Amino acid sequence: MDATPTRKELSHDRIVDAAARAIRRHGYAGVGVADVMKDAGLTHGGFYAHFASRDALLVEAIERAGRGSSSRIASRIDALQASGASPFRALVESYLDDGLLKAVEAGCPVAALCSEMPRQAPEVRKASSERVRSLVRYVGRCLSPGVPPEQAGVIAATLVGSLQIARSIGSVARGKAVLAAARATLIAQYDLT
Amino acid sequence: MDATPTRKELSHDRIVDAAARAIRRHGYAGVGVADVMKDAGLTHGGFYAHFASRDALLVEAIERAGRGSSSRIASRIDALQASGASPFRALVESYLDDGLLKAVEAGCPVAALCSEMPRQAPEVRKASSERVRSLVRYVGRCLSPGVPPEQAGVIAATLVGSLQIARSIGSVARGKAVLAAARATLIAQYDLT
DNA sequence: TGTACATCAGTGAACGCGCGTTCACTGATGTAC
DNA sequence: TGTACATCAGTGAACGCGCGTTCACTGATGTAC
Repeated sequence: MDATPTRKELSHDRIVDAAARAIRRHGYAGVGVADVMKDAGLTHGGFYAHFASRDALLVEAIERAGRGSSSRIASRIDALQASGASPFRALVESYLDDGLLKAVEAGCPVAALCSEMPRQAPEVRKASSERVRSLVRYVGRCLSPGVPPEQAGVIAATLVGSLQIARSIGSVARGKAVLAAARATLIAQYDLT
Repeated sequence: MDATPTRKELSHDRIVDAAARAIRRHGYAGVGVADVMKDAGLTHGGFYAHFASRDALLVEAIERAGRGSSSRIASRIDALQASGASPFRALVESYLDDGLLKAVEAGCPVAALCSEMPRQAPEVRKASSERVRSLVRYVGRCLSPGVPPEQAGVIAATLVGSLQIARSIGSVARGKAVLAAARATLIAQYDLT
């Protein structure tokens, strides 16, 4: 919000960015204070001038990752809508993009972290569950007219589960097949345009 | 297979059982050698007479958890079928049972672990991806006649994602609502009986 | 049936490493006058 | 404009704890004769 961020604010931002990537690629436990600081071009000793604890960093990282993924999808939706696709179809195609099979750190943090969420410290769990609700709301706003809003949860679950299973099924070929089937099914069932 | 298991085999079994519970409740990283041995009524020093490494235990734990969850669902399917439900409906109702919101250690290991799988050591990842494929095959065998077999992956993803989101959404009430909506949607879409 | 001995299963102390956290210190930036 | 000083942001060494792993040892079980 400040016109000119201070040097400290710039550092803080780089740290959170590095953590938002690490938390998706390596999980909650894979966010190491020293590694993240190094990624941000700093040494680990300065960490506690920026955050009260490692958990406090995780909270900011989840929020940052969520916003990053949302805006990535939003801009993709804008682009696809320009070429005539419905918002719902655009959501499905960008959420389940083949590229996200590997680029976990660019994808949705809910897909990257959901099975670990219930095991986190209270403040981290709280920030995580807020991300889950935010995803469901987002899906709800993309539904085609005529689709009942209560379906947003199941559709979000299908998106999250498909991406996770595609990443875990053991080969890229099988993963792409899972994603393709999920995209086709979701669009056939819910894209009423 | 042996008629009379040795004392060591009995211990081994208790250790794997404890680990199969711990891995679902606390995640891969939450399986501690000392804790698991204590749960099995032993001390940690004896661990390496049973397993080459902690990862070797994880491999056995995942397999045990998968078989445990499958047979739990299978017996539930038998029971529900006796009262006239289709296999698919029985699968959905037992996989997304409200009780599994809390009883993570009794549920499907894929739902409990999927987002962490790609981050594990090779042997653990391999055992995990085998569990994912096993789940998809299992779902495939439960499909109602007329449902295309390629849908098994998306349906498995919806089951996994729904359970995960229900557990992570921040309150039991919201979780139950997610499960109820998922059950209703899946049955409406795929239970063609 | 009894004795001597080997093997087996488990014990508990100790080691080593990674990692979150703390802290005394340094160099740069900004402010007072 | 220049000098003195305070504050700020970051450095790097060190601490402490948890945890996987190792190992010398013990008590129980099984076998030979």
